[in-house]
Amino acid sequence: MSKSYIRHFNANAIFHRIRIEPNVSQRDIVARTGIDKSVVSSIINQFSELGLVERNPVATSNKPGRPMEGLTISPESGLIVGVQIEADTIGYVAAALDGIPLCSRAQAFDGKLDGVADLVARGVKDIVSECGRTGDTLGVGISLPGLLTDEGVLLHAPVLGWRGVPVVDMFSAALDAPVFAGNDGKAAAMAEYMFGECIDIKDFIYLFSGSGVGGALFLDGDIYRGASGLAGELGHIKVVPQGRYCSCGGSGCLSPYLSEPGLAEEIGRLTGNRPSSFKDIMERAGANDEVVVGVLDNAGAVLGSAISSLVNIFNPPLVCLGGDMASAEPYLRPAVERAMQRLAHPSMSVQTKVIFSQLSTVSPFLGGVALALDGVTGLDSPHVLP
Amino acid sequence: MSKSYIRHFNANAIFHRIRIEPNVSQRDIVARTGIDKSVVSSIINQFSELGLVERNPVATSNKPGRPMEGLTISPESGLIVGVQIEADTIGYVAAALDGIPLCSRAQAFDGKLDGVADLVARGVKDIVSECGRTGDTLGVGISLPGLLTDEGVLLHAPVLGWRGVPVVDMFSAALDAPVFAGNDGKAAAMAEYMFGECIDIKDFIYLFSGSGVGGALFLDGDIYRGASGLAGELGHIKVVPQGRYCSCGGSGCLSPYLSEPGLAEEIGRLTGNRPSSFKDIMERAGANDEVVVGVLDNAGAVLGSAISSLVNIFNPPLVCLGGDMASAEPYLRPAVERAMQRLAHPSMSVQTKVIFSQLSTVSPFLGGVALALDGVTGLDSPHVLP
DNA sequence: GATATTTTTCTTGTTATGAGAATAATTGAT
DNA sequence: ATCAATTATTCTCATAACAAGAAAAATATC
Repeated sequence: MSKSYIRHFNANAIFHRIRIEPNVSQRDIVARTGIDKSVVSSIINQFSELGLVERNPVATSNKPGRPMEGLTISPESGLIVGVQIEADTIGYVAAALDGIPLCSRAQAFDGKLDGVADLVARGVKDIVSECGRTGDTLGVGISLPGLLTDEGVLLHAPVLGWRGVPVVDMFSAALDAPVFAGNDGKAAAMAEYMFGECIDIKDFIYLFSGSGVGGALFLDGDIYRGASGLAGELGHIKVVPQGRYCSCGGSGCLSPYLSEPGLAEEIGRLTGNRPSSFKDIMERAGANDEVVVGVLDNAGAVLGSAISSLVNIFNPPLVCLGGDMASAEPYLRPAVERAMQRLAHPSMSVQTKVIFSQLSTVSPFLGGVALALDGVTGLDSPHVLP
Repeated sequence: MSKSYIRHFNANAIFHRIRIEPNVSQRDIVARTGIDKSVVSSIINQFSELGLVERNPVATSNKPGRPMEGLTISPESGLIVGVQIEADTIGYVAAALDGIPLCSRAQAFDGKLDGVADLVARGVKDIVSECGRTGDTLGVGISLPGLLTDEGVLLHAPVLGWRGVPVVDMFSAALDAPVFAGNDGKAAAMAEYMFGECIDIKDFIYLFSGSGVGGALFLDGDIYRGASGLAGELGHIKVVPQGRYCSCGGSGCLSPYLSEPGLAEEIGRLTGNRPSSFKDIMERAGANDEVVVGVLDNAGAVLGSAISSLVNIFNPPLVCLGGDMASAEPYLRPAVERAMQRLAHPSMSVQTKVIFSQLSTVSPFLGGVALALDGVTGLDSPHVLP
């Protein structure tokens, strides 16, 4: 383990502390992280010189003594761009260093690998000029629906049909800013940890649904990747023995019961009228379509069973459900809770909160921002934090 | 993160390297761990001065150049004692620093908290004098059937009926050597990593059965403890909806299907002749008692279902089954494999090896040794593995 | 204005890593 | 036998990071 690892680790912890608690003082950072005051002072000075962190005067506290300096992440100091590549769209969001989105948009995408780097480079340039900021683009994070190696090679993205694509190198060549790439589920979990419902929770399980079901295990303050990177692909937990077929080739996975295509398929089978989108499903559920409500209730039961397994294994303080699930909370939650009541270990589940997060609905594409931000303030970027 | 953390981390990594590859050279340690040669040299010197590591001349290699020094863990430098406290017995093993057991024995135990510290102190003294070594006792590791806090307090051990016992302080007061305490399942997993079938495997799932079923998640080279320490209590994964009642108060847990009491109970119910021990069960299975074989096959199916869940969540390279399960491998394995075939994700389970480990049968009580060894080589590491 | 208090920075010391030179120990060629 | 080549380990010195305590800065209260 190298020496600079400590500096980066501490710098990251301090930056995170400021993000989750704006206007915190150095003294409080010391109290909360246990890092020595000299070290905090020195790292804050560095951040301050780089323009990443601002010192704000704080309203008088009526206490004697030198008043604290409120520390905040400078919103003006630079831009982070998040890119999310999906089967049929590419989403862009430009955000300040504190993760607050400035503007976002999506463009149609034919899924072709050829020319995608230039397409994304133009998209990034457009979103940066659109948001009207002059600061540097400090990093671009690219969230991809597939598994990546440590070297930044996308091994396989089923919905795109891509295989063995060296995405980091490819996008780095086309873009001027440092590129960080990652799996979409893991990136979304990171976003929840940085900006969302799981802020500062060191251990949680994240699940999201959309065109598929993904997820991540957030353990000891970091995403667990496992020996082969497949760990945490929670869309393929088996929940129904000999159940529905899944795009992965197996059967009984969580994904075909909870993903938008899976739900639409089932509703279409039962009513002869297949919904065209998740919004469509929600509208029919809102109009009290019994079949749709029933399908969602069943999805909730299956989801609850998957969560129960996870609770019994990890005993996590938090399970966070994002993506389409968040909008469907009213239809899913009762079944989820019924299933957990029945299946989860009582003395464990009592310690677990299950929440539905709106983050990915309200501010989509933040996964990429989280990836880039983690990279920019994190361990693998000695050029940013000297 | 403190500075000395790096030194401890590196020291531990180097010691582990020497343990798993005796007669390794400094040069190879550098190559395998990435630690700088100066650092390796300095840490080896420290170990050498402490007498923990020996430098051995190595047979000539017919190559030019200064010959390497073979490094081994000194077997003479000190003793480690492992203690395993169970419902009705206390087991002791004395081992050299390399983890090789010198002698072991077990004594009957009434489970009473009162006077147990003195009892264990005598037991440790006896096993040390019995093994005939003069070296210092460098550490005593105590493996307990319950959950511990970071401060070394045993929160609750159902089979002993103990609650809120400050075990580290209690045993430290009675013993002369440094005391390390930990959960039995996690300690056993650590032993598999240090001396057993999982040696140097950075990610594996460990399960063992005996009077109960325990386990551990070994992730990224360390036991995962989770937010509350309950993570990895794999005996309480739910495997059968509305299934058998478990000592934990719930129902459908893995434990009542796989533990010795659970198996004995079921066999007794079906035959009217309850086996008195696991050995008894094995003998009847060996004599082709169809009921017993059937009960074991069912246990294997349930176990296979639990393993399938774990495989789909972690995609681990290895799942290790220890304790009574190891002896029952012939009766369990077919059902485990059938269940996994049916339930586990094919592209994941193909990467997972399921093995039965004899370690805890052949050399019992090594869990405590692993606890102590981990503590002794990580200089001022905490004395608890919750 | 003096004093107490609180927050942050500076000074100084210690320890660790890391790059490269130096040393040590051997083989093989001359 | 001696020397060159080779390989393994140790030493030297520079740099980086943390850590403890003194000092400085900024404010409230008396």
